[in-house]
Amino acid sequence: MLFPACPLLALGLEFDALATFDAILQRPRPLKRGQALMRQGEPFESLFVVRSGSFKQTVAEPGRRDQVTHFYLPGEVVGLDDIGEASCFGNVVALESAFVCELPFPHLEGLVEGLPALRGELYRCLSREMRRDQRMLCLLSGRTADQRLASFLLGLSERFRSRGCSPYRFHLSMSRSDIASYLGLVLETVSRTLARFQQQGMLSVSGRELAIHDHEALGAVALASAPMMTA
Amino acid sequence: MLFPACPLLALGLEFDALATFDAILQRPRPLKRGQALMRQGEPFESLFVVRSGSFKQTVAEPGRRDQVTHFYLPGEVVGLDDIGEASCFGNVVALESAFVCELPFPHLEGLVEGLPALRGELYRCLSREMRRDQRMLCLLSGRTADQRLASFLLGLSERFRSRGCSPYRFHLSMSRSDIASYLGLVLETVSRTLARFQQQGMLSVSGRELAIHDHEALGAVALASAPMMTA
DNA sequence: CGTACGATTGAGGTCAATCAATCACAGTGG
DNA sequence: CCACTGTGATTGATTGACCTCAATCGTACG
Repeated sequence: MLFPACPLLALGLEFDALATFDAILQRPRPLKRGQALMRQGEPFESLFVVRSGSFKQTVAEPGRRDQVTHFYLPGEVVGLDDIGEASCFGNVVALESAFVCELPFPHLEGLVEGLPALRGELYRCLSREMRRDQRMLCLLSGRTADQRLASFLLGLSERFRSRGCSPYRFHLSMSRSDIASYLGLVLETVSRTLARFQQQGMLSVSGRELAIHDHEALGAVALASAPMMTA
Repeated sequence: MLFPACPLLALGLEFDALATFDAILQRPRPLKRGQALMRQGEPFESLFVVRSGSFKQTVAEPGRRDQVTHFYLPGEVVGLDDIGEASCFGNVVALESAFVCELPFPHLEGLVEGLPALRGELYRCLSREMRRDQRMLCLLSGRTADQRLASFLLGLSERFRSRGCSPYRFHLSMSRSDIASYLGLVLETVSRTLARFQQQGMLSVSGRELAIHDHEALGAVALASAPMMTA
């Protein structure tokens, strides 16, 4: 099995279905840091499964600096938000050297036709994506910088854990500025908040290396019965 | 044709396909103001097409006041974010007397099997939903109250226009508090901002009746090359 | 070794949340 | 018909979180 971590393969595919599925996956393609995988407005043709490395999705809006809308880690699927559309919603750029597998969408759609299990899996991917966005929406709405950053780090931690990496020590492949854009803050605030978290002993950061010391406390900050807009 | 405004029917269905489609749509069901159409955590079984009236989706989070994540107008589909999941993501509550048609998902899935046009339409609905969320994400991220409210009103205006209602005069079926929650503000700010917009001659509000006078100016506010986090 | 870029740290200003009072309106009951 | 009550909306004053501007620092890379 080529892609043990790929959500599209999580459950239920028969052995021969798997073989058919593998057949339409193109062989891994390498990208260098800064290279674009998709460009905003270009025609949508394929999904991509991240094999290694990581990516950010950004959308450009008239009169504003680019906004980071997603980070993609290995095993995650890029392009789900373009299904059913003619063109790509945003730019997807490699944050470091990376490999991706291309998954031409028309092929996938054809395959889905005869494989209810795969269709279910595709739906599940789509809905997971939607719920992720909705959670993000809640996170950006009236949360303090502390809560946003704590949630972000715990989210990353969880994603690393679920793919077998340490949830306590990991590398931030994105810049402070990327994180800030993603969280709707400015980079100075990210920097300051990280410093404070470190000072409080919840974690330590050195450049882009992060170690979470007090997962518990971080969770408490994230959920904090907000100082802001208290119910 | 029963539902001219339903996005699932926008394009390309053959006549007999339409007939099959109608067959699985349950007859319209009435709801009174405040009644729940879906409840957070309950098993997901059906999509609903809003025939008349309007709804809000809210999600409850531990230690926080409910957060409004969506408003649904006639012709829109409720429950898309639950496809592929076992249970409902949020509560959906009627903002006024309303009618909905139930669309049992297993039936729809079966129907989609043999109808590529319908499947395409379903994908389009899903991706439209995702992009809406992403736009919302951008809106909540580092925009001023003015920009959020202006965008919100223009968005509503556009939705009314696209279903044949006046884009310049319409009724806000949601409370200031709902709007505030949706935009990540407090109700006082919504109230003040509306008052200021009115004072500047861009619109007039009286209770929940809204009239947009200067669509242009409102657009300028929404896109304003932000005073905040200027590029 | 010097340049560049990302990150940190500091000082000051501003927008929106908070707290609080008042108002408008609808429904209820005397 | 008119208090009474409750909910939603408005308006004001204050405060605090976060943005802005600016300087410095560190690390990577040519």
